[in-house]
Amino acid sequence: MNYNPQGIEFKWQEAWDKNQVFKAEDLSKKPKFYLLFEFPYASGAGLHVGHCRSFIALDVVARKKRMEGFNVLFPIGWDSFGLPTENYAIKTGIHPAAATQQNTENFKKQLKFLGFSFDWSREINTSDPVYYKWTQWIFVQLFKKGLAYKAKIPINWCPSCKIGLANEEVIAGNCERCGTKVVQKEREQWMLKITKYADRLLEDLEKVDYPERVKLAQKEWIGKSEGWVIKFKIKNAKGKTDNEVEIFTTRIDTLFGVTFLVLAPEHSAIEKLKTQISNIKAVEQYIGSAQMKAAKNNQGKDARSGIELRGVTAINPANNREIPVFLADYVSSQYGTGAIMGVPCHDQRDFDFAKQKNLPFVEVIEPYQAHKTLPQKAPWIVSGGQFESAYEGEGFLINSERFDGLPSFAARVRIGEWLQKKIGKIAEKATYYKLRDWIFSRQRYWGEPIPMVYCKNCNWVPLKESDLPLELPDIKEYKPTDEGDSPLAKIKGWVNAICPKCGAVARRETDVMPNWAGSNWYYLAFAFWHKLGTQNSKRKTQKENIFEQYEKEIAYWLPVDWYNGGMEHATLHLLYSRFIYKFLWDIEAVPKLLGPEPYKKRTSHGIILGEGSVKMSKSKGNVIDPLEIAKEFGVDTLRIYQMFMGPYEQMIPWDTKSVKGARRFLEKIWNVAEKNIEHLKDKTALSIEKALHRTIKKITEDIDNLKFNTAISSLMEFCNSWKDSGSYLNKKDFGVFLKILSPFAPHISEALWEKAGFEGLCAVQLWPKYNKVLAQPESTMLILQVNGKMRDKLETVGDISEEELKEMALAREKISKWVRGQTVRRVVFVPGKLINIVV
RNA sequence: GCCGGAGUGGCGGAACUGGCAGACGCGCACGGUUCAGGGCCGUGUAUCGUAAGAUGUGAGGGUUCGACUCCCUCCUCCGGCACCA
Repeated sequence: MNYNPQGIEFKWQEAWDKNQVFKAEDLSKKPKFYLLFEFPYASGAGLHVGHCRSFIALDVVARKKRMEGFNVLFPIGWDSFGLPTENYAIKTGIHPAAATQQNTENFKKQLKFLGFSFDWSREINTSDPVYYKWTQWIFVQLFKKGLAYKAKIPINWCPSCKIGLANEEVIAGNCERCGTKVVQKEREQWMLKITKYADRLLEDLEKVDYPERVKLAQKEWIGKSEGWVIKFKIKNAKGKTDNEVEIFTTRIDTLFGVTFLVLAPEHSAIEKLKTQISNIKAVEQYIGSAQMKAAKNNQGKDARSGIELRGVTAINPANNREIPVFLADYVSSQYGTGAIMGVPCHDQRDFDFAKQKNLPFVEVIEPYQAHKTLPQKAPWIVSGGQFESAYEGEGFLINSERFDGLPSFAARVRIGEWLQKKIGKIAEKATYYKLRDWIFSRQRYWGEPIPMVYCKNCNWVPLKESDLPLELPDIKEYKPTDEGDSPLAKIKGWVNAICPKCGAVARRETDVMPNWAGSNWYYLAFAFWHKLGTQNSKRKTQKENIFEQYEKEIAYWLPVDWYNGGMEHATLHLLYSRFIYKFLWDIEAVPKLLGPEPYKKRTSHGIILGEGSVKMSKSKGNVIDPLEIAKEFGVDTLRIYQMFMGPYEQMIPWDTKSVKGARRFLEKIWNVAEKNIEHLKDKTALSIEKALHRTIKKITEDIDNLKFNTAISSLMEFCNSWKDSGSYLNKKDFGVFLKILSPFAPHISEALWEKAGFEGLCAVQLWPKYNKVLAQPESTMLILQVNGKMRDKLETVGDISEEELKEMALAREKISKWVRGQTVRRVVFVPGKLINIVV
């Protein structure tokens, strides 16, 4: 009988299903293993090969871990709120809920077809009111703890999507989703104080096993810098110094090199100084144009613009020198104090600005290497002409009065302390972050309603927890209003509400949560979701909240042992969900005995490119449908191919021709196995038994290390030698082979398992252990080199002394040929490896 | 610009801790199969050379008996951040 995957695969999927092989067992005494991948957004396009790559990889791990005796939780769910579905609704008039249901069903059908070993009983769906009740509950807790607040802020506005975007969603000034240029717009928004967790999000990265590139991306994004805030007095034309400006610097060691001050165009000091600035008209004009530029998002690095505030000067507290004050758009009002000290010699941005404005330069750091003697007299003003660029490195201080000769790293401490103690409170240590608070409002329809009401008497009031979920109303028109408000704003019955606190007439929030909200806690939901009914959306928990109710399950399953997801979420979902987890841990919704991190280990799969290493996209018409591949070649072939195609974490092009190779491999297995089944009573030949044990070892190790491609190549090698040897595996060894094959190709393994007359399912067998002696390399071949070049090999048997081996090597014809007529200078001997004769 | 990662046959890639470079697969070539094609099976397949042999892991240099692997300089590609003071 020929290998016919279409004829067997469904049968075994049903058998797994019937026997509930993949059901995770709560509170089991077995060691638990929680495997998670980022649950898919159920788009209309259906499953793509990128999904498959990570699902298959984790499915391989899940199947192996189960066989190793772990109680594996490998769940699946749907991230179903979001823009694509809503845009689809706007276009077609189909309700997002209906579209979502259809898409979800399609995904589900596809995943079932591919035979993944999910525990389907815990399936979640973020747009299900039973689920988003708790997403809303979390929001209310954040509000109660002062971590959710409403603020009028300039936001990144996408004019095409008509939506506000978080900083993380703006890519190079463009909307992440549609690519339209993002503009700035003032809006009232719900904000989450993720900045309060900045330090912990940073420090706790030490506690987790993430790829270095992911940790770095998060570190960069949080962007912690420690430095000093220094007050500079502002002197007006009349000589009065009743104003001051605070600047932030990480290089207080360059304080004596300050030759000007720069404020951001939006800086509040301008309002105060208004009457003292002689060129105020020009300054205001500049502020206007700077805002225009900011709105267009085209601040260029090359064109350094700025304007001097005439009539006022600043005084450097270190040396009391008067320096000019500028306004320039290269200084951001959003970071630090919105003002900086200009050190042209030691900061490239200040350097460029000073060159353009013809400002003085003074060198205060001399590179260590260049340092010879201390300069006798410090020339304060030096023309910029002699410098080509700023020196931003470390060195010895010069031109810095009493600090001359100090290394810059030491000066950073000494100058700060000196300012603080000797001159009074004009300097303070300060830490700033690039991370901003998280904009949590979207002026849209298809998201979790924000359960807040605005009351004139009581300000913003959350709904009572017992009134959750606040369900999304059914509407007909999904377009946002022209002012950019949510379509919910058009519904009177929605907007009009009663204050939960005082009962007065109030106004309901019309914004909804961003698409990241549901995924903030879904890894917790999987721990207990099968225990909840999904029918009754008003269902009450016995305990105060669902997390308390299922505390034991959460404590048992969390943290996630292995979390796989895309690189694109390194600073989005992965950071957000760490933040929310920490918050839930702080309020003890998550048991304290768990650590402060939700995910122990994180991996990222490389994306799959189209043939010829171009991006896979609809417009290019090179999208591969994994279902088509599975239907044509079989599910196991798809799995083997996707795992074999290349290193898991690396980007890799699809190659349909190579899929055939995977199919051929399975056919080879089928044919060899069928023949072998007739000889199960034979004795396994030693050489093939050894090969088998080497393969067990290799596969066991490779799966744990994400090296699926080499695991499969070792299976291929084994099959080749099995086939070429013409010998057979006995029944036990044949079973061992099927077991190590089964994580990769579970269907064919089951079919052969049954054919060979084994009891039960292959999927529930114990993972084989290899015999250390048998797993050793075949034979010890000594490599014989002359001058580092391989000339011959020597097969060794038993114990032979070093001297004897050297003699034997020199006696070989192929070696003596190269040594003859020359003096042997040295013989290098590496036991078990090689002999190198140097002549 | 800064920070990561990577450069190996026609292609995807393999190589433990410095010790046989190119495993495994694709493709290709030739041969076989009562063989139209396809499929399947066998053999071969880094480059130059009839061969002996020489050369060869982005380029150049270094350390070493020995370098894809370690060190220095440079180039290219990919990813992240990007006026963050």
